[in-house]
Amino acid sequence: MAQPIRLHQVSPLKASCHQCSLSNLCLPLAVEENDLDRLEDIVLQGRIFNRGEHIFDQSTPFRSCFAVKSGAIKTSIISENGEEQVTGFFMPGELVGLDSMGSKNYACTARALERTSVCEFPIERLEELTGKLPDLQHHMYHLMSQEIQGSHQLAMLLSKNTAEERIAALLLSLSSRFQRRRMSGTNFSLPMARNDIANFLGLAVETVSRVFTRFQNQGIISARGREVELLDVEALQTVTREFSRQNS
Amino acid sequence: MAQPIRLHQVSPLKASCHQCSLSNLCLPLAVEENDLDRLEDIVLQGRIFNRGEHIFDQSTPFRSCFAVKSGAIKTSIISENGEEQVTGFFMPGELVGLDSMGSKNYACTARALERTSVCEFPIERLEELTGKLPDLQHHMYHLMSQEIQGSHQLAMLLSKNTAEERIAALLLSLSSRFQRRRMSGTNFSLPMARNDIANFLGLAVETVSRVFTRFQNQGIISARGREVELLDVEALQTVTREFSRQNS
DNA sequence: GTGGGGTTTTGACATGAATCAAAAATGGAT
DNA sequence: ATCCATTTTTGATTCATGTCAAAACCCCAC
Repeated sequence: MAQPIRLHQVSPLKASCHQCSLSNLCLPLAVEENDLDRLEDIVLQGRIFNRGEHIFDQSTPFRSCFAVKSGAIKTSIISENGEEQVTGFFMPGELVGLDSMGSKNYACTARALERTSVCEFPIERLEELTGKLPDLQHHMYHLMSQEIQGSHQLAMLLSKNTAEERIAALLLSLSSRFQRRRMSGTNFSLPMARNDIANFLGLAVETVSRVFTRFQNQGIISARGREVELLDVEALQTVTREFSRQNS
Repeated sequence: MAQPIRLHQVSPLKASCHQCSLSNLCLPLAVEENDLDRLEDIVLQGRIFNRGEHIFDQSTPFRSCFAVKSGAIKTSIISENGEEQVTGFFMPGELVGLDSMGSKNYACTARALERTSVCEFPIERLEELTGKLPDLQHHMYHLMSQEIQGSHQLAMLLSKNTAEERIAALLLSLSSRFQRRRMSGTNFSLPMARNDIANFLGLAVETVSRVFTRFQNQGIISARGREVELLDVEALQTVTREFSRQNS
């Protein structure tokens, strides 16, 4: 096989947020056209991780935040007693590592759920930059508060909702996140295993599986392995609100 | 009765972080002596709320973060369906409102659990200041990430631990927070009702009550109403780790 | 002190989801 | 294509905690 000719000869590490299709989701979202160069100056682009590889590990020195370019990442924390809790799933355009900001070490471990490419933002340079760009700082605050809110929502889901409601909520969340990227919100493949879903939602794997089949029997979704189709989004939304009706 | 003479004639709104006994816990912690004035310039001090009064309400315009000076605050979110979830308890020296940073509206409602005084940090001025003081910015990132982590810990507690483990964890958390303020870590009065504990920990009130009596019968704690004494801290710590032993 | 609303406790019972067990399906590696 | 490990599904049983009901207690206003 002949040596391929590189059509675009670019420095492998030179970022190009300008051209990135995710610039309307990722950090560039908050940066003015003029200042985008400064963001590009600090970002390390193009690192790739295979399924299962660690982007970073809990309790190792916190160096960078990572934006997902393609693929998907899951984060989890391990308590002293060795129990693992999946704390989040991150899709393209989303920023991983915010829970470690201002800390010496990473607060969680991040693993690639599939072949995943990321952009790396070294934290020192990022903090420096947010000090200079008020809009970027504001956006960082926003992203972090969003993560707090998301986590509170999760707590609510875990403490007040049934297995069906939790899974419906997760499916809807994934759906809307696919849609943000102009992908189908009704036809997608789950980046994570049932096990991860179960852990994240505080359920047993068996329960997750059972709910999936139940939803399928009711014609709400169609699932074969990780391939999922939402046949009746309204019904899913109803499930998540079911709880309220009964108690109002 | 004679009109009292004011020994210290101070402007009621002029802050004095310099003299505040909580300056080693609160935001001043991150600010150099020289810059402390700048923090004092933006803080509004001395607002007082009675038990049950709202410091701010979910979905109203986000204006300020609040530091608890004395008393205690609980935050909660109300989902579309009307369910309430207590998302946190805040003790003196702790900062309330971080989950709304960068947002237009408050993400939660904050209520005083008892007579409570707070310092108010108007958000615009705070953001401006964190842009100028890298250490303060860093500290804000730190506080926010701590809140994310705390929320993840809560999620873990809710999804993996029994009622006893959750309550033991809460008691220990409160204990260490009292200790940080140089107060007894074994003898304190709970600022919140059983109901709030139950809601926060995703349990029924009855369950909370039962666990309290169980702990009492085992001689681990002694409780009369909100007055609590931790008789056997080690036992409590053991309870929180119990779970692991069985599964390791 | 007395009364009354809201907490807190206690008891009896029901149930959703965990657990245990095992079969079926999937997907890499060779 | 085949095999093996892992993941997913299905079934039977158990258990912790929720729910319902009611008594006991507490605090605060009058």
